[in-house]
Amino acid sequence: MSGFRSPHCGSLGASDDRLEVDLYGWVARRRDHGGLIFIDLRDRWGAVQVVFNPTKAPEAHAAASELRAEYVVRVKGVVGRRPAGSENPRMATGEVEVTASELEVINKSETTPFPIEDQEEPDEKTRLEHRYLDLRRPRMTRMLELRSRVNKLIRDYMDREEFIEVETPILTRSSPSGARDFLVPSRLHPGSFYALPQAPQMLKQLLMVSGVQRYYQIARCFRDENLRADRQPEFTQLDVEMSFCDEEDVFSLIEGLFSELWREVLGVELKTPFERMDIKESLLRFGTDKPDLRYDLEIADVGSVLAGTKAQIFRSALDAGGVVRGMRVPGGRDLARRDLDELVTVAKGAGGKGLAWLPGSSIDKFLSAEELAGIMSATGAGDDDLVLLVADRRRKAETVMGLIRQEVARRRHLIREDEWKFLWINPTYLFDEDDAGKLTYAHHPFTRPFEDDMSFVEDRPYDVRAHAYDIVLNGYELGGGSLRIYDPTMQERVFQLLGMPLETIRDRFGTLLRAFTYGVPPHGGIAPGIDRIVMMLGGTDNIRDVIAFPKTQSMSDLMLGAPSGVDPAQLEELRIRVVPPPNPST
RNA sequence: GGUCCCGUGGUGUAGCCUGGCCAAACACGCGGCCCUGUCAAGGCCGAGAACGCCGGUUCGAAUCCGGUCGGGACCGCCA
Repeated sequence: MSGFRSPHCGSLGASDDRLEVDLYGWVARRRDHGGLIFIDLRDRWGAVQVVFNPTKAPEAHAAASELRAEYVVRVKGVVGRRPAGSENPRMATGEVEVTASELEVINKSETTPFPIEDQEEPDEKTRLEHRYLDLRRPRMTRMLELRSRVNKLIRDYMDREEFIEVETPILTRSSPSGARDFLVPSRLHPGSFYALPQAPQMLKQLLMVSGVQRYYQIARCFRDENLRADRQPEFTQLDVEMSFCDEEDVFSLIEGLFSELWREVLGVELKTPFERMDIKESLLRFGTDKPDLRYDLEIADVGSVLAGTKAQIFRSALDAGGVVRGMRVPGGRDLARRDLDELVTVAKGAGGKGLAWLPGSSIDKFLSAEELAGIMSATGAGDDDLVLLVADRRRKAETVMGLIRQEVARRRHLIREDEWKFLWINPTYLFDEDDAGKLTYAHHPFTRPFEDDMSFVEDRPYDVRAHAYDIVLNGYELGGGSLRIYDPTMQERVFQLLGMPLETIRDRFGTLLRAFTYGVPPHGGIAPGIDRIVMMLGGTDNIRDVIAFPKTQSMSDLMLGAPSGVDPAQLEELRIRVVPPPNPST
């Protein structure tokens, strides 16, 4: 077998005229004319037409009539320009064809469970069950290549910027970020467990104490949380941490990286620096912390206009401390009742109570002329425009409006599909409210607050800004990070504000805090998600398309059948006993 | 934990709302035969699904109802 060094089917062209070749690949298609037989021979690089001529090579021709789709074959022959008029401009190799002299069937193939082609996609279940065949489809092969290329571009770039790649353990310890851990039982320490890293957060900070100064890693991360179209339980981050840096250093590093990726992969020049926006502004105007700025719809607060309103839905929301938000739909007066009903369904699907609109829904008769005018002016609505309104608790109203904004843009084709709207969400805020209404950290407890803002932390803790940032592109959060606290006094202050017991602090963050007593440099970092970057570059809206062997929404691997039961002896050795679920299904 | 969509031959769809004309249609694929310039090759012939599963309503269910399993989108969750 010498196929490894033989020319690639997909890379042949006019310059290979009269080249004798020894080709290896899969039969993509067979066109049998009784006399001539054509096959398209495919390898990773593409496909080329092979001709079997009964008069020139009778044996090969006879063998070729037995060929079927996806047979693995070796073809010896000569590359030649196609006869005038029979070139195929739709094929990359369409100027040439290979006239076969010998054919060897290396392996036959059963009829595949779905066609190996890009035109029609079988459903997700079938694709995942036979992922090895799904990846054979040119589109998926391109995704694998793209991802590999992105990884290389990243490594080259980070190397040029004098970062070093350091690998951190996969068997590690539960970390301070908020997701559920995947646990791995320890055989040598029965009853103890390793956790798979949610991110190498603490380790990369420790590497700063080690004096690495510029660290990166293409790091696999694990989070046992529910899946989404852009979320898998295991995913890959470009984990970055650097010493003696400020935000601008992080921003320009990442802007440089994205510029390089977009230039090299897509030939697109990005405008830098990227736009920046305060998180609160983003939530108000766009209803999300990862706004898609490729369309201009904006949300407005109309609460003040309705402060004295008698309209029940608004009255009760405002009285309960909630908000009323409105959005103008340009030219939206032409929306059919059916469209509006569907928007209401979207709102309810997001957990909202509903959706009102002006003019038209029954609420306008409960609004005064001043209120109506006020809403129109607050949302900037004109005579042809419709205004959509949501009244709810602030966070819920934002979510609902954010989704409505997305849906309206999609339905009315307002999205400028060719744009790349990068955005830094910065600054953000140090604290957040937990379910019980108590102060909690918005990022993690090492996030550095704005020094000056600490003067009013007692009175208005939620207004304390943090040196934290997210990088957003076209409605996707590509990554986030922060500058970290390096001053022990500041760190103590934050822990104290969070009301964390000393015991908890020592248990969860002890290693880092001890390390910090030995001379810690100011440092900060960021972690862009590589899966999502590849999604963007690959033009797909699904993370499964950029992961070779992804899991389903219920976290199964349909190909391998994972997760699965294990041999009782294994459990025995690990000293684990499985307790049946409280409500056994029978 | 919740809401919504989907599940029909190997694949993709139609049929389902408005039950009987559906042991189910179309295209691709598959098998056979014919065909020397096609490239989604073409022509002719043929095989292949009781409609995810269980139960109910009904004289009658792919079609209606309930449950269940599986896939997907979203909210919560997760940066």
